[in-house]
Amino acid sequence: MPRPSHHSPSGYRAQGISTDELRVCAIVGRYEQGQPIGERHDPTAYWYLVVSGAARLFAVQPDGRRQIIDLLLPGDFFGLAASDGEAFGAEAIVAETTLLSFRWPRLERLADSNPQVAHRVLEGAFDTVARLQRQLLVLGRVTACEKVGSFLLELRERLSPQPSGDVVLPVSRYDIADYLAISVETVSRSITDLQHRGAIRLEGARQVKIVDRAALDCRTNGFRTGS
Amino acid sequence: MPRPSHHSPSGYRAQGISTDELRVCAIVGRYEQGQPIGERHDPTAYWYLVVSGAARLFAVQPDGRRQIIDLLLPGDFFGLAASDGEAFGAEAIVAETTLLSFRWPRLERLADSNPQVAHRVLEGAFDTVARLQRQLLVLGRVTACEKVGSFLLELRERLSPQPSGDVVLPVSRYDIADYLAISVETVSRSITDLQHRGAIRLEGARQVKIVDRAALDCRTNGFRTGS
DNA sequence: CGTAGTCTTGAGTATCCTCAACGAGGGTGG
DNA sequence: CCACCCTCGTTGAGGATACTCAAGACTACG
Repeated sequence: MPRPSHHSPSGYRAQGISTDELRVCAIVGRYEQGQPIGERHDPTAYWYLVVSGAARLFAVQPDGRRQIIDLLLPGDFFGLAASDGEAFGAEAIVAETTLLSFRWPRLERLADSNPQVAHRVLEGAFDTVARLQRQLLVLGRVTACEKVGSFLLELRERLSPQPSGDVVLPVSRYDIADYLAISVETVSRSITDLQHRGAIRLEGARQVKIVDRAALDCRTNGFRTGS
Repeated sequence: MPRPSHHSPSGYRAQGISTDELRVCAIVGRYEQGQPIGERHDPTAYWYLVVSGAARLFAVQPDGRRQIIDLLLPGDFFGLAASDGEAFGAEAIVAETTLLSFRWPRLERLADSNPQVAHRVLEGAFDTVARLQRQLLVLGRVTACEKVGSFLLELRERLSPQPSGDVVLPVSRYDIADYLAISVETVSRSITDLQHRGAIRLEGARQVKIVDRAALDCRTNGFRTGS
């Protein structure tokens, strides 16, 4: 009855939590930048855990627009859900991305006999829910600046256990755009705006220093450039 | 505020899905329209299953804006995650909403000893993930009309096993607005637009007849009123 | 019948998208 | 070694969509 189909779990906060039990049925995979993840015939057959690097889970709309559903970072679990008629896919974002793969039937059997494993799997699913809920909150923000600001804060928290001021973006502007459902140009402009306001400082296109955390959470101030 | 009336579980089932095993530790609760769900002191202590009616899971931003994270319909599991510093809450939307409540420690123990229960819980979590992912896709749509159209289609599929043309909205325009991250006025205008296009027909403010399914998926046509 | 909440419509403004162009960096091949 | 190509990132101008403010119907309910 509990079918593994129609879902796409993943996880969070694997750091420090033992995955020893899981390793019994894990397969290590390494991926190049842009390399697709998953079997084409049966996307739901596997479950994945990001070990290092980053990956994107995306859907391609009939009109050709790509939308990023989930950004997978080390510690995150995920699977490929064949939701509806949507075409789901996953790709590595950075070079040398390492993933653990679990064949779902085996993992399920292991979970049935080992509560430790079952807890870990369920925790992974719950973490995915929390991640998606936070992303929904980000997409619900009013202005593009708020979205980008929230994205940077979220990324900082997920990338480093004890958040520092520096964030290295593992993704391109295009990925950010598809993740936040805004255009690339708007992403670029928002970053420029945030910089002019003194909220962040660019130390390279992919390296951001967070100067004023409150200004990033620009729910408080509803202003724009001010040039 | 009236408290939900609790009594011991009687013969409730969720949408044809067997919850027999779960009933052992279930508490039935009935809620009035607008009545809050969950303990205020420890929001994460319980897990809920919607039996009948509808509920909304929402977050209130510092600026006072309310955002609906998840729309809970019969068959949906949910919990109140205290994500970050966000204030999460849940409320019944329609009168006579019935929920099953599970005390989490008990449910966890039950799942450890009973794989059936464990599978059911995991399935509930996966369904939540799938639901949130679909919602992310909806929020990623470009125009407000597309969002409203997708919302109507989604609602139809979730409300009736075999989708008919008629959808009875359990939510107000304000709820739709907070769910789709657009303003109430835009929701109203979009519905009017869809009606003028012949995609839907209003048979009352809360009753919609879906006439042209393809037109609702208006990713294809990017036009507006044309008045 | 009045009040409150819901739903709709209008007018004006602001944000964001599209189209376009330009600069920077990294491979590749002559 | 340099030219070339490609992707990425940024900025500008113009137009379209959605928001805000405002007001008017409709419904439910006491």
